[in-house]
Amino acid sequence: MSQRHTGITDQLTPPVDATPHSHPLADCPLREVLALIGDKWSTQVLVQLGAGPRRFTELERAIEGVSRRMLTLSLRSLERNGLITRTVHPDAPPRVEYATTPLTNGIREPLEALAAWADRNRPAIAAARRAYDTHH
Amino acid sequence: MSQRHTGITDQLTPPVDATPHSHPLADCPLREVLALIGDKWSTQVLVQLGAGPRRFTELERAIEGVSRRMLTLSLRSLERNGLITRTVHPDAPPRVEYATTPLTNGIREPLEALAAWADRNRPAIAAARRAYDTHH
DNA sequence: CTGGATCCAGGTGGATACTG
DNA sequence: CAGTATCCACCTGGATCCAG
Repeated sequence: MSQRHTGITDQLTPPVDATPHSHPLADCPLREVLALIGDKWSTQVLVQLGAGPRRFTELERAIEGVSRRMLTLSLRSLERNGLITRTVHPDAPPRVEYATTPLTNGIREPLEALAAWADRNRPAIAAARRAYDTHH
Repeated sequence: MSQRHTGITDQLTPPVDATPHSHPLADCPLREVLALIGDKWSTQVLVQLGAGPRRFTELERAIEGVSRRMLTLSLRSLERNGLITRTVHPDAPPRVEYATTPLTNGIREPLEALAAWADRNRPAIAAARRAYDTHH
């Protein structure tokens, strides 16, 4: 990934321009984060677990539209990356509880900011979409 | 990509637990935001345009691994949702420039926060992954 | 240069059935 | 309850060719 044709292998961040307010976004971390929680269900799981530990079936019921397979895959992925914990209780009817981790707590704030942005700009986005759809 | 015909209109009502406590994290906005920039290339485009306007071919060269088709689709999606502008200059060799919008500026900060989180916790995530892979 | 249109291989995820 | 296994329809995206 290079800028223009300098021929020089530079950083992954784009060239810094003259605009004073422009902070180059490091894109690699962004891709990593999207690899963690960018899929359809992971954020939903995090939202649910943000309100306290949940059992598998509770999550399945709470997250509308998720299949058992996809919920399992999402939970495994989140667990593997340290974003949630999975604890099996040795009960007669099997009981498994999922919960957040310190890692999760750190990511909550950025996600909230993102959600807040979406909330604030919902009208603007809808308007842009209407305008585009009208003209095309 | 966001031109799936289901779009965001297929959104399902959020869980809304019975308790009067409000969730700190509204999930619907999160799904909306992921529908906008959750795919593989949109964030890369935003990163590039964050450093200034870019032409189609410049983006294609700068974003490693993207195909013309996917770049086009991503650009169309971002444009439709008001996150970038597309201006055609009436030059002899066709010249199109993409640029950010006020909407983009608003989302930059949350995205940076997310990237910063990923950067800070890269070791923790890697460790969690190693631990998981070892045990399984 | 900036795309659109088409074809097709490969991946994704729902449905279903089965297990400890 | 909490998954796993399998099958398969569908979607995604790369490759290629074409056009303004």
